[in-house]
Amino acid sequence: MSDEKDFLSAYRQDDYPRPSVTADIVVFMVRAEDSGNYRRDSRTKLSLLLIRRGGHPFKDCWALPGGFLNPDETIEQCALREVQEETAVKPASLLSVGLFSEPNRDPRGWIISNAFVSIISEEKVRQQSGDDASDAEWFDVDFTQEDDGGYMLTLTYRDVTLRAVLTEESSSFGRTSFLIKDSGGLAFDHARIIATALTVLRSGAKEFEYIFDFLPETFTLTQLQNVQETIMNISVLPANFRRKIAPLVEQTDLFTQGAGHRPAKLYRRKKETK
Amino acid sequence: MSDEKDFLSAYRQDDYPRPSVTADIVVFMVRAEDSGNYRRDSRTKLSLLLIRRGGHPFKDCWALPGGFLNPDETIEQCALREVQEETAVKPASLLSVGLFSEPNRDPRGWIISNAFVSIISEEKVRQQSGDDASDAEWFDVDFTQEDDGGYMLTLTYRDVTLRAVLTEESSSFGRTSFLIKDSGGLAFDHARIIATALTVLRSGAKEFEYIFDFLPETFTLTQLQNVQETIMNISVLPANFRRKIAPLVEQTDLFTQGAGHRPAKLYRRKKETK
DNA sequence: CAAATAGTGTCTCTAAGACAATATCAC
DNA sequence: GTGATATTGTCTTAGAGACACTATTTG
Repeated sequence: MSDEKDFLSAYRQDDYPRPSVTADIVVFMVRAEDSGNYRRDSRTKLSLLLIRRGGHPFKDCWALPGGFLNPDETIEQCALREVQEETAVKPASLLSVGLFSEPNRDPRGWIISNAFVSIISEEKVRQQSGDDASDAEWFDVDFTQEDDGGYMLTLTYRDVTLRAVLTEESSSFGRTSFLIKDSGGLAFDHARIIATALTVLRSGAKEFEYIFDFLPETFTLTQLQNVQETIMNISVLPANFRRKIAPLVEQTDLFTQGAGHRPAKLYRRKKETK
Repeated sequence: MSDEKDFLSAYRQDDYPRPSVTADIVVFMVRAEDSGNYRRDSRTKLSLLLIRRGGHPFKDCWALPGGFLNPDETIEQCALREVQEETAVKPASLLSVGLFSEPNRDPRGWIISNAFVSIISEEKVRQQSGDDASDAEWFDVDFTQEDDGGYMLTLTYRDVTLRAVLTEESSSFGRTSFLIKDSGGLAFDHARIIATALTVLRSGAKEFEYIFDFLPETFTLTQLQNVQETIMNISVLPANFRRKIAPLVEQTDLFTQGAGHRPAKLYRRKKETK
């Protein structure tokens, strides 16, 4: 059909207005925090990566890592590229949260953003730390529902505390969407993106999706349980957790050592059997 | 900060290449098909809306309804607008499937599309039918996994049959993504979008999400069960279905009439109790 | 031994699936 | 009554949650 060729060569994209498109990524990590005590296990905290903006707009505010989509890549490749530029680590998983397209979400103009959740293990981050003197920092995450039904998102890094207030806008199948009442100093609509990303992460962690991605190749069941409890802000009995997770993991011959108490068997994730 | 104002007024979006952005919508409906027999209930089929393309590219192929995002609307508003333009019906629900951004998915150039699932009740469609002589038609859907692990998507409207072949690319938390092996005559990457949309719909229907949206305000439990069975391509025992759905519905005083058998009580969806 | 975590056994209760039985209409 | 669908009852089994108990290391 040269008919079609004619059409395509005559086609001009400029006839329609076009937005800039970005990917913003909520990079999660579960960190172990030394709890002082001489042989007690360390507590774990959920944290996410924020970057201090050096330029306008929202200069000096904290924002999610992200960047513009290039014509030769998919939005997933773009997100992956941006994470790696920022952390030098390839994330274990990347899942879409949704497209944020409020017309006025960015003061620079018409810029829409597809948000992603990305998961990195602390192990990999440690291997890389030190080689960038950038303004990227890991903030501890606390996200809880208030008595009045609103939500409070608190992000903490050393003496910096960002506290955003949100309300639930709609909820559908593991994804809740939020409205910002107070951005707490976060740039753009990033408080909203983070809140939505957290609901996605939590609803996945419930059925053990993603929780393996926070840990190294081999891990103890207690570590795995800690990850789930940390993400979901719950606590379950070890016996029950072990029973539920059993079909998804397999033993190795290795044990932990020198922890001041009984060694734990190391497990690895079992390949899906279908 | 006039500093920031200066920056913003100097900012030029044209410095970065920008894609056109569209919303494509997979509009689902569950249709009752008269099965001839004098007092046997009609069978139900899942169907979706396709539009015959009048212009290039993919002239005369069938495609999903959709259109370009305007600067003054969100992508959800855009999707809603496009559905209404095509069907004159306001869909009961609209949920995002994801952003499809393969660089060469559209021969016209760099055009990325956020896909949505939208659900319409047959009742509302019937109220509207006739007033558009457009090229929009409802195709019956059959989507099954083959023995070789591949997937077959068959869309049927009268004597038109579109048969696409796909393979599973990745799967994560209720969303499976596909690769097209044979588009079956569907335009663009729409076979892929439809397949992904079906996995989203099915994973939601499992826990009774969305199934109410296919029916009128009041309905019988058998109708509701038919919707779920039709979508998921399964069958469950009525007693068990009723027990599971009971907390989500409430009775009305009404009954069906003149069906040639025992009347069924009409129910309505119960408001969420939290 | 004490402190701490690792790991197992089992009781109870609830929910899911299977199946049987009864109810009520149009004709 | 017959044929069809509507609706309820209950048996069995699988899984979730709670709890008590045993095991193994370091200091």
